[in-house]
Amino acid sequence: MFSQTSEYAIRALIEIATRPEGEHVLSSELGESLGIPQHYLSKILQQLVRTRVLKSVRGRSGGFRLARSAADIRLRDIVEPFEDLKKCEECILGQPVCSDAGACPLHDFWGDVRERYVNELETKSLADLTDYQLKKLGSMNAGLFKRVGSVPGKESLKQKSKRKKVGTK
Amino acid sequence: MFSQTSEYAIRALIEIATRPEGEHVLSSELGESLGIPQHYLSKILQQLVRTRVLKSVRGRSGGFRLARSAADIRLRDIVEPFEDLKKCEECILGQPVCSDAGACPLHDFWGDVRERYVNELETKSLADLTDYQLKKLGSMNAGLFKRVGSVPGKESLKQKSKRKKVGTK
DNA sequence: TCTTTATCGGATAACTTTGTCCTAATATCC
DNA sequence: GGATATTAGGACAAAGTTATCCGATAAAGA
Repeated sequence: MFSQTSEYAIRALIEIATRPEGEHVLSSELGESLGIPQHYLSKILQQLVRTRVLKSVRGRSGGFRLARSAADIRLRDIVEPFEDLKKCEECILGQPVCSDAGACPLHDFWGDVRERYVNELETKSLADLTDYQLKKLGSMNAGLFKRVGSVPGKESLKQKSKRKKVGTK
Repeated sequence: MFSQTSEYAIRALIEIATRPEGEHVLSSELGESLGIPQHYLSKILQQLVRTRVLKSVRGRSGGFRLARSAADIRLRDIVEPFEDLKKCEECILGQPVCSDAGACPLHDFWGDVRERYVNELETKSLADLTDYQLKKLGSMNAGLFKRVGSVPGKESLKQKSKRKKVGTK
């Protein structure tokens, strides 16, 4: 539902939003503590600066911070640069026309799921995400997103690919 | 939600299921009429033969046909070889643990969507899909999936990539 | 048996996504 | 001004998905 890139973006923004307001967070520190490839994360954050979700300061004691209050950043703002949201408005079976006149067999199902998805993107703010996180965090020992054992994402992707192959065995 | 490959598989099976029972359909004909790359479709159908959804007959007057009644083929059977369904059970934000104890901020949302998705895969049969299709087809002039203008998929993918780039430009 | 017609399946290419590396630009501290 | 720390951004590499090509295999019909 979210690309890897969007997932990184959301997790990084949650982390930034939980820091004291105005503090600049280093991309390297974020990558390290969240287990996200540092240079890749850096690209993602740069993109979010371009879309005015983050502000950055170069040089010593620089870093990233929110461009506006977390309550004013919607999930959609975070994800939009990395997802093709227009595509999800299209027919899930790729029909050129999929309206009431000639709906595909999955029209109703997909319409419902899409509605929830879009609604979640539009209504949920970054503040909602961090509130939820902080509330749950009370009884936990530490940050939920901190990596526990090995860096995730590398082996899991490889395993996945075994079963999805079509061309080669 | 579905990969391109799964989408092709579903559309091809719907088409096969609407043919007279027992008739063998050529992969080349399917690809042509549905606007799906022929050789790629052929791989997909071969895979579905391996998972016992289709049967194939080689040689003259050969082709593909359903291995069992359309009512006995569930959407899940069609899609499973091409989707990593286990992955959708995991946390949408990639948390190692995302249960009641320590749920991620999107836990409820994702759980709900996932439930609908899995339910649709489990309950909907190929027969349900074709019934729906045939019912709607009454007032339409021809097959819904027949390609209208140009072959879809090629330009649309390129356009998409413009906005999703993170690394370059 | 020979030819024709299809599937089977490996090799490979194109494109996308994800990840790495290196240099430039810029800000701070001395 | 110079050293240092950090973002900006291009080039490139690796992995995954989608698509193409071609020869092998198998079945049917002459």
